[in-house]
Amino acid sequence: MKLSSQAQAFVLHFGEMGSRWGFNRTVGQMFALLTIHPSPLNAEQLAQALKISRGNVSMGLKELQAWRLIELHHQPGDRKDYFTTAGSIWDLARTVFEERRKRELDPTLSLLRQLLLNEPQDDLDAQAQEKIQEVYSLLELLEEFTNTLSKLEHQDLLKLMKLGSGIVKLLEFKSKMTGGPSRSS
Amino acid sequence: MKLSSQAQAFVLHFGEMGSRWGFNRTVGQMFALLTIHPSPLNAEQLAQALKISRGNVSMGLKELQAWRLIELHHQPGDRKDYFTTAGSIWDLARTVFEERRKRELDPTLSLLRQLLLNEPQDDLDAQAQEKIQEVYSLLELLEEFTNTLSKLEHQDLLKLMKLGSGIVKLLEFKSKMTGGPSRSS
DNA sequence: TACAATTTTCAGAAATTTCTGAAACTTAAG
DNA sequence: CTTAAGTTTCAGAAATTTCTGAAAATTGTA
Repeated sequence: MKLSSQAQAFVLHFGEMGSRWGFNRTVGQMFALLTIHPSPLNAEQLAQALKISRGNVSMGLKELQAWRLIELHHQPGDRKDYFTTAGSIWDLARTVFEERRKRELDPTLSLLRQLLLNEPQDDLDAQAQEKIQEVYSLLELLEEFTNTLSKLEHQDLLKLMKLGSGIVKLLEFKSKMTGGPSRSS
Repeated sequence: MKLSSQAQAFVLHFGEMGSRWGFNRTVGQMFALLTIHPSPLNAEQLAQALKISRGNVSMGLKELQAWRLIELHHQPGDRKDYFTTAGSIWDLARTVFEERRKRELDPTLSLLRQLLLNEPQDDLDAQAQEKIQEVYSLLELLEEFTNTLSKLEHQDLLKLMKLGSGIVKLLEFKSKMTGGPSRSS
């Protein structure tokens, strides 16, 4: 399990970024290593390659499974658990995206929904309520939009992402077709 | 500076979520409070309302300014600095989105670009290089797409987000118009 | 210039998160 | 059933992040 200097750099960087993406350094490194390594790896190999404890690897694998980013394999005649990343790079990106939505958006939507049930007691309260409503509307729309995106076929998603400023043209066309009012701006 | 229980809950929740959104608890709370409070607040008021030290407030304000999420105001005859959030809820969301792209995507793109300059030394290296290229292509596309989105007019963005599964129809139409091959799948 | 109000800085304290490694647990095979 | 290979757990240690508060720096006013 010696890593090329390329792989080394890749793994270390994903460790650094890990915390910005929602997991800790070693989980980031484990994920990167499983991504860049051509064959399944077992816990011992991960621990050795990343120079971390066996226990830490176990916890990291559990976390990556909770993220649905890795899957378990077995080699004939070997009792060890081997792991690979779950699907293509695109599949993985989609999964990270969905899991992050779940962790970063859903709890807030849920709380704001709760808050909006309360009747405002006074004027100040009513003003706050209004702001809460605004935030809620935006986040709800974002939730629906990201949900739509993550349900798109790979092909369609690709097309959409490649549109660039062509998006505006397409939207304008849509307005015309459905008879919506044109915007002057 | 007494907070209604609504505001209280809102602020505390944003504190909890803060770490998932890229800032720490008190920064999250400060941002929430400035969002929900109808008038500008000074450092003393923030410290008092959130029960945190004056020094912590100063650091938090610096951070929120680095995120371009707040702006400074002055009240006539008062030397204190007063702060409000910078723009509408939509403006703020857009800013958070852009800053996060900058922090979560750009450094990785930059590293991967670097790695792709190296010539693979052996076969294993070449395989790794291929994976790096795949990740790079995806992230680059994502960067361009999010960049497109964040440049859209509010109106257009709203339209796009409200399309839902209508997006597929629009993409199909686009294919037809530009003569691209139709997909069977 | 002197002064007082205000903000910023930053060393160390406190809180939180991550990691280790030994013990407990699980499981497949004889 | 027993054993050994392998995995998970978790209490405490280590590392990291956040926070405090006093001192230093800045700024507006007279």
